[in-house]
This record gives sequence, C-alpha cells and structure tokens, in this order.
Amino acid sequence: MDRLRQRADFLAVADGVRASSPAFVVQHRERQDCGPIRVGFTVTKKNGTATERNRIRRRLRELVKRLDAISMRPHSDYVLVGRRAALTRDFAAMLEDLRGALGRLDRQRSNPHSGREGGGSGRYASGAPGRPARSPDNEMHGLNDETER
RNA sequence: UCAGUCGGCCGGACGGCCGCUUCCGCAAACGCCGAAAGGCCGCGGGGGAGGAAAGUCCGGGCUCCAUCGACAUGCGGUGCCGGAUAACGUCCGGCGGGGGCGACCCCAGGGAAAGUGCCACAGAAAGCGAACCGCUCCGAACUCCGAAAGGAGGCCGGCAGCAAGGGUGAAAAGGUGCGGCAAGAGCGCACCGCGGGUCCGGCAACGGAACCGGCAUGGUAAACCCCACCGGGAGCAAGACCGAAUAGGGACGGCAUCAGCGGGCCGUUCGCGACAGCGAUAACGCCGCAGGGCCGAUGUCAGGCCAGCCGUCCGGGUAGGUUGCAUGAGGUGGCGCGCGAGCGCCAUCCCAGAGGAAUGGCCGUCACGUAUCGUCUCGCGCGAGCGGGCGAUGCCCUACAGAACCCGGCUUACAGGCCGGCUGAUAUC
Repeated sequence: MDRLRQRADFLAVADGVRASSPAFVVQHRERQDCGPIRVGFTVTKKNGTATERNRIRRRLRELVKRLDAISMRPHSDYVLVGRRAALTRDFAAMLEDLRGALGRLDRQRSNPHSGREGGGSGRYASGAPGRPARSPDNEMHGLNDETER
C-alpha cells in the first residue's frame, strides 16, 4: 500500500465516488493499471492550526493502517478528507465509520442508479455490461491509456 | 512569614503493542513502478520538533541578476556616550531625564539663535513681545468739609506710567525672599535656574568649581526640515543538472501538389536526312504566366473547411526527477581574560532533514493539578465554618503550539512548576 503524493492524482480521485462520515469523507477511484492500493489524505486549513491538522492526518493514517486490506479494492486510489471531529472522536468509533463508508462505496459501485447521478454516467454503465459501473471520469483515463502506449 | 522585584531553568515520567522517516553496515542479483530522468523492496544497529519551531519585524551567510570603483541627487532606515559582534533597529556597561520608601522600572534621548509651518478649546493676548478686570499718576465739570488758603471724593478723559494681583490655558515672557518705588518692574541684592567662556575629573556622553552676564532664544522635529551614519535588487518556489506527452521552432529525406495557357528547340523524344544539320510541340523535362484544393446530384453566385502529410534528427522549455540540504558565526565540558555583553585556548561530540510534507497511533501504571464525598484522640474558632493529613471517584488526562535553506536577534502566545539574588514590612532570638 502506497501513499498518494502527486497533485494530479488527488484531483483525479476528487472526481470519483465519495462517502462521508462524522470525522472524514472517503473518495475512491479505480485505476486501470495493476499497481498497489494508494491512499492519500487531505486536511484543509479551515480545520485548524498546523498542530491540529497534523493530528487529524495522523489519526486518519492510523485508521487505514488498522483496516483489513480486503476492505479496499485492489489497484484503487483512496483519499480521506479530514474533518475537525477527527481530533476528538473515539478511535474505535472512527474505525467503524471507515468500514461502513467503504461498504457504502461498494454498494454504490454495484448499483450505480441508486448512487450518484452525475452528468452522463448512465451511458457508460449501459455500454459496459459485464464490468462494474465506472465513474464519469473514466473518459479521461482512456485518454491517458492511449498516450502511455 | 507576608508583600514585592530581578534573573535563570523545566515544560509530564516509565512501560507494552503496532507503525513512519533518515543515516550507517551487510546483501545487492532477479524483480517491481515509470516513456525517460529516476525511484522502490530485505536484515541488524543509531538518530528523529520548540522555547517559542509561530509572527515574518530587523540583521547576516548562501544563490542568481544588475553593476557603482568613487561622487552627487533621490528614496528608505538609524539617532545620548563607550563597548560587544559577521552584522543589527540587538545585547552589555555608563550618562541624562522621569517614577517608586526601596530592590528596581520607564524614555523615538541629535539639532528649535538655518528656514518654513502649526499651537484646538478657553483666554485680552499663543510670538514681527500683549493689556480684559486691574494698580499708580495727571486733568477737569461736579459733590462734600472749610471763613479762606486748602483738603477729600470723583462719572469721565489722557498719543502718562506699570505688569504686582485676578481670571483662561498643557504652556502667559525666569522662580522665591528682601530692598526699592507714585505704583511697579532683574530696578538692586541673596539663593536657585539659564547663558557664556575658563579650570578640574572622565576615552566620551557628562559631572563639578569659581567667575562673568541681569536674563536675551515659549512649545512642537512619531510637522516639513537640517546634520551625522548606514543601505544595489530579488529570493531555496534562489540556483545547478537531468528531462516526457502535447503544442510550437529548425534541418534533412520521402509522398502528394489534379488539370491549364504561352514560349522555345536548350536536353530527351519524334520526323526528314547527305549523319553535318534542318524541322516539329504530338509527349516529357525546361522557362514564363495564370489558376489553389475540397464540400453539397450538377452549373453559376454566395458560403464554409483545408492549405499539406509522414519519418528521422537537433536545440530551447513545461510537468516530473536529482541536487542545493546540514560540519555549523555548531553543541557540551574545563581553564584563562573581562564588572558585563562576550573573547581566547584545550578536550570531546555529530545531534531532525520532510517535500500532499516523517518525528506518531492506541493503551496501561504513576506523578501533578483541580472538583466532590468520606474519614482523622489534627490545628484555629463560642459557633456556623476554615485549614491540614489520608482515602475514594470524576475531570484535565495536559498550556502555547509542529522544523521546511541555515544562523544572530526582536515581538507575540503559554496550563503548571522549580531554583537563586535583592528590597520592604512584621515576629522571635
């Protein structure tokens, strides 16, 4: 499991599906390569001073470490956006929050019409019948694949 | 013991489980990620936030750019003296002024007789030295006393003197006292203040002494200004090296560039021919001219689109990567010099290096603090109660706060605690 570091990767994940909980928001994107799971963390300045932001990021990082790897899908990118409640919320409760949020992300993926109804996602779902529903930003990934080869 | 003042220091401890990052050693081949540059995976050992890492307010190192080497001008900054320092607006030691019984604290503390400006309100007047209420004097109508001479009062007037007293103000033209005078006034005198040169002490700021001058220049320079001194600009997102995709630049090669008109035999070609030449434009090349090509069933007009495509190579540059990047005005200890800030010598140590940003997460035990309750042949008090010790439980489970190229400062924030010097008051000896 790797950390997400490039700004472009964060922007790509931000266009994907998301699930929120009291202490954080989880964003997810499935990549088309065979790389490992990558996880990034975002804590903006509105959440407090540098010390508080550091603590939020460290607690979120610890959550991911405690999580069983099977809860996450392979070769995917995840971003956890921290909220101020992550400073004080009980750690065990936050772990349950994360498991629940990942489960909700899975359900959104298997049943796309009950999930986000973003602009133009329907034609992709119908165009790829045997595969899981793809988020609308897959159009961009296709372009990237062409340029890489 | 209480109150105060100054300086220094700490800023939870120990343990368990699971991690992150960096360096060193071993192993370095296969492999993995990436287009490349480059990065990554194992084992063992060591290191891993602060006193402010903060604000980014000063001063430097370092880097690049510009160039000035000097002077002038402009702009900005600094502003008692001496010292410390790489430097400073910092620090130390003094001086002067102000505050406090005192320890001690505070001061943007050069120049106001170079010039200009301003001085609200109040007040007569706020600066080319004034006169409101006043004081004194003089004059005269008039009134009173008197027989008279004369005396007293006096609206008012004076191009007469004065500035003591009142009142205003932050500030009113030296202050206090005595003398003096019609009343007064440095008019005279004494002391204080001020100014001047002299002498003495001090490196100096400055202090002291006697003498002289009767006193002349109100405040404001965080108003302009004058004087002295200092200052080139931008910043590690500096800079250096490597280096995609895409677009664009350059060079070379290939393909495509329909079809047209004219010229002329220069070459090929064709015809004639005696093999020297002559002729021909039917064809290609050549030269010149014009026409661009594509789109809709076609034509005209109008309109729109495209004016190349492909390959190889070169150079600049972006994303990205590597570096800069931690041995330094360095820490600790000892000795010496100095009142001190500091300086010198010796020994010893290597002590964070991230880059969507490591230095942690979750627990346990114990301290510390705090609140409530209980308890004690504890202390004080008539008592309600207050204080102390012990125990239990809860809370906070710590405050301010997170390195970002590196140093020296300043400023600001900070729960709680420790140590030392000094001052004042009280009690006891």
